[in-house]
Amino acid sequence: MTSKGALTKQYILETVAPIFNKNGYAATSLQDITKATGLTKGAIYGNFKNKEELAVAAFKFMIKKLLKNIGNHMDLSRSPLQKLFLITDFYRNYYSFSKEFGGCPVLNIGVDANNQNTLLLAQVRSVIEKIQKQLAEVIEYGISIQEIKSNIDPLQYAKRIDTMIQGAIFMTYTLDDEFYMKDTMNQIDQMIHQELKL
Amino acid sequence: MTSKGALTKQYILETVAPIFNKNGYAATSLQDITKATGLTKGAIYGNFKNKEELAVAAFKFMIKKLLKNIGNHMDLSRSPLQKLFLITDFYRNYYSFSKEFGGCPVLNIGVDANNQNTLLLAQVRSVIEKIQKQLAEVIEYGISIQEIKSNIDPLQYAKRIDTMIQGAIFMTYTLDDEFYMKDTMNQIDQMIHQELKL
DNA sequence: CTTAAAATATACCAATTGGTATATTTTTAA
DNA sequence: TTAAAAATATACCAATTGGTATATTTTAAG
Repeated sequence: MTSKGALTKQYILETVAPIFNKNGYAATSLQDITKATGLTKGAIYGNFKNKEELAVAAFKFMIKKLLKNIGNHMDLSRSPLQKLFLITDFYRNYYSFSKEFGGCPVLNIGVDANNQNTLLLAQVRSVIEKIQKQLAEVIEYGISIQEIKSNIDPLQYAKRIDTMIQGAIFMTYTLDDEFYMKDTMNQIDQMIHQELKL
Repeated sequence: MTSKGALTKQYILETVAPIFNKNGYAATSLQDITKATGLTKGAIYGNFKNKEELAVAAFKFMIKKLLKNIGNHMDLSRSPLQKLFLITDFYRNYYSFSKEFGGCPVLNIGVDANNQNTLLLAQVRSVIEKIQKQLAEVIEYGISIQEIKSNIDPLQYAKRIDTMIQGAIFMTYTLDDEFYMKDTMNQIDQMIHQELKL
């Protein structure tokens, strides 16, 4: 059975995660947190050691949700090539999807934590590397079943796609213009067709 | 003759700009500013209305320097096609170049200001649009002198290149790995050769 | 229903926040 | 050299910061 503590812990995370994501670590005060949750400092500090631990947990909470959604979407096909198209398909709706938790946590926390918070930065780095590794494995498998050209470097290509996606996210959010998201996904699709497809 | 006030104003900006750029607006305190400059609050507030105005001025200071350097580099050739290659050439060294003022101000302040500071966000947007417009003009001129294919949309292509560059900057800084910067610039060069060059 | 434990609230702390009024120093032009 | 103006320093303000010790309430098992 789920204890009361575990439930409030979850409630705090889903309430607080968008605030950290939107405002950044330093600009999120304990007052913001207590106001949003309707709880007092006592309840917050009873569930989390300090502000930093809460921020890390909030980031992990968002990433878990994000990766789960991407994963589910990629499971719509078993073909590596189709899985790649499903990724761009997922990101075509990423603007509205990620708005639920206040933007892209990888971009926001990544930039926010750099030069500021070692723990959070380490989390972001680990997530990026995990995503790229999984993407590279899809490409690798595509090569092995002769769906994808054998002359390309899976990890390099994974990094390229990831880099383009992050660029599109930054532009889309900063300029509040989904063109960047849509156009970049078209561009990646074109790359897959012309450079990857065997 | 340059007055004393103008000199300290300049001194404050060049001292404070990297701090705002690295830490973000909220995480930069007046104490950080007075400590770094060796000046007191009186001097700071004598030269700038408030923290926000100082942050905006610091951003403009960095952008001026950045645009001047890109511009100078692009002036190395009159050919539009060569100018595009000079842009990727410039960004190949952007990691070490931008470290002087604590990272890429467009990326850092863009993400930091979103949901936080309307004035700063407006500045970032205006800079991005300015850069894209100039880039589009280069392509446009390239088409007019038949150096670049006429079937491509100059502004769309300018946005694509800019998006890729920003993605590379984010990755390079977040992972502290210049691979992304170098590889993305190679990728853009390849695009110019295959899709733009007539 | 009782009671120990878990969860939450209250009240407080020193330190720091952005900002300002005023005093002092430095610069500049006559 | 002097005096007005410009620049900077000092001393202060109320509000807010993250965090904690303790009191109170709520939960859950016997």
